[in-house]
Amino acid sequence: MKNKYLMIYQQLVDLIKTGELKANTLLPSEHELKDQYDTSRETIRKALTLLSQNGYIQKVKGKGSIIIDVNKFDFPVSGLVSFKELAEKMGNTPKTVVHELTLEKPSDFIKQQLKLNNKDQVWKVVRTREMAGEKIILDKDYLVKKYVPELTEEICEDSIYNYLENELDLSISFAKKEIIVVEPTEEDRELLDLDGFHNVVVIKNYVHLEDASLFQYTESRHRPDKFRFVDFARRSHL
Amino acid sequence: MKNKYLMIYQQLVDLIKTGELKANTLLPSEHELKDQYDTSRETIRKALTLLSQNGYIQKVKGKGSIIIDVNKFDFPVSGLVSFKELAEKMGNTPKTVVHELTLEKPSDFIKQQLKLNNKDQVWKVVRTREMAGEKIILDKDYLVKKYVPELTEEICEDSIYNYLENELDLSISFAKKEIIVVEPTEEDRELLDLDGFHNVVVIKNYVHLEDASLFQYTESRHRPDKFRFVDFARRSHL
DNA sequence: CAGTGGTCTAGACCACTCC
DNA sequence: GAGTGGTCTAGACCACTGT
Repeated sequence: MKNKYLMIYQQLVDLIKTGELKANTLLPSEHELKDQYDTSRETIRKALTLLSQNGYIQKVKGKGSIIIDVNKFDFPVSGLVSFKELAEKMGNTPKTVVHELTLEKPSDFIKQQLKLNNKDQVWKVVRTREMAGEKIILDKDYLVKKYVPELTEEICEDSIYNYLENELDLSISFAKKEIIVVEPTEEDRELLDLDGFHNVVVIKNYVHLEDASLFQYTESRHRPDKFRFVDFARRSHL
Repeated sequence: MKNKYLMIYQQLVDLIKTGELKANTLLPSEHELKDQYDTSRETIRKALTLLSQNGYIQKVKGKGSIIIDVNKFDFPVSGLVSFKELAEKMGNTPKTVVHELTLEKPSDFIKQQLKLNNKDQVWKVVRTREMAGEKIILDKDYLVKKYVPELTEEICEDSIYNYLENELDLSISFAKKEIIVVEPTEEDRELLDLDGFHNVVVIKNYVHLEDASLFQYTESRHRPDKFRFVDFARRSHL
């Protein structure tokens, strides 16, 4: 981490999280911060913009930057969070079972979702996620082979996301998420502990790389009582 | 709209939407744009950052800004969208029925949600939203009276959001959204056309003002088959 | 009024991609 | 090597908040 504004951002996050900068007080002004960190005001402003976008402060014109009570945020804010990170953050021991791991010709549906040629092959991964002894989540991942040449059961039991970012150095850039509620399929009933529930929550994820190409489609199917999604929206100033 | 970067942003959005700037091609470079718009590069970059954050382009270092196929985005992207805007965008004629509009002492639950004193009063508004003849959404709004002194049935039938922003000049700054799935309550069964569905999707909304104070809590309860939520997440550079 | 954040400028150097 | 976006600087003026 060599970027000055990212370092300043991270230092301020730490100060807020530890409570050295108290909630509901004001951050030092941008002019003060620029002197403290010996940098330009625009660089400070980049750090503060990040803090604001991630829910740590609220900037008020003519007044200052109010520090927000960050301990209210009991759940990941937004962005791309993997099951493993998520479960660990909540203090649970996650268990992942791989039910299927195959390289195949994509179905028409997947071909359309991933905008593939006729000769593209895809990895299909089907996993269930267990928390507190119950199979809560059914994850179906489709990854384009030309981007991910190799995939093993070990990787899938750990975190595909980790493998892509750290091993393959594929940098995920943006994802479109869609949430809907549907009737359970036969597969859902078979692989999940549905426990009498009549619906499953489906999160469809379209994951893009840095060059804007689409390379992964994921369906995460949750038992409705164990599903929770939190999102922040803010009027953005730059 | 006097901000230069917002004007440039808006002009580029229009060019992309009308197809004058074609999807999967590159935007002119930042240096070219700075000359075209007779401005500085940082100002161009602010406009492009907005385009990127709103899903219109994908910036690639060393290459350029790729224009994304925007017609794929058939739903509002994120942020604070009112029911009225939403319904109109989808070409439906929305119908709103106000079931309750009272000024009352808040229940303990609401008092806690809105962090109120004992003497604060709140408006409670209960409305159903109808599309294509079916009552699909049950909206329960709680607004703190000290911010919203007056509220009428006409306002509630139109758009509370409009009234707050345009008439009262209350500027909404950020909102935290939480989505969960629950069993229908008696009230849900009574006021919605549940049509045999066993769950409702609850969107809880905590709305803050510019000065970071919390002034509105909303529960929007949807029939599961008519619920759809779309979200973009992106690695943000500034 | 002084102090704050919001916008804008005209440079500079770097890391990256493509040829 | 030429061109791209990413970062950074040291100023400037404005609109807004508080007193």
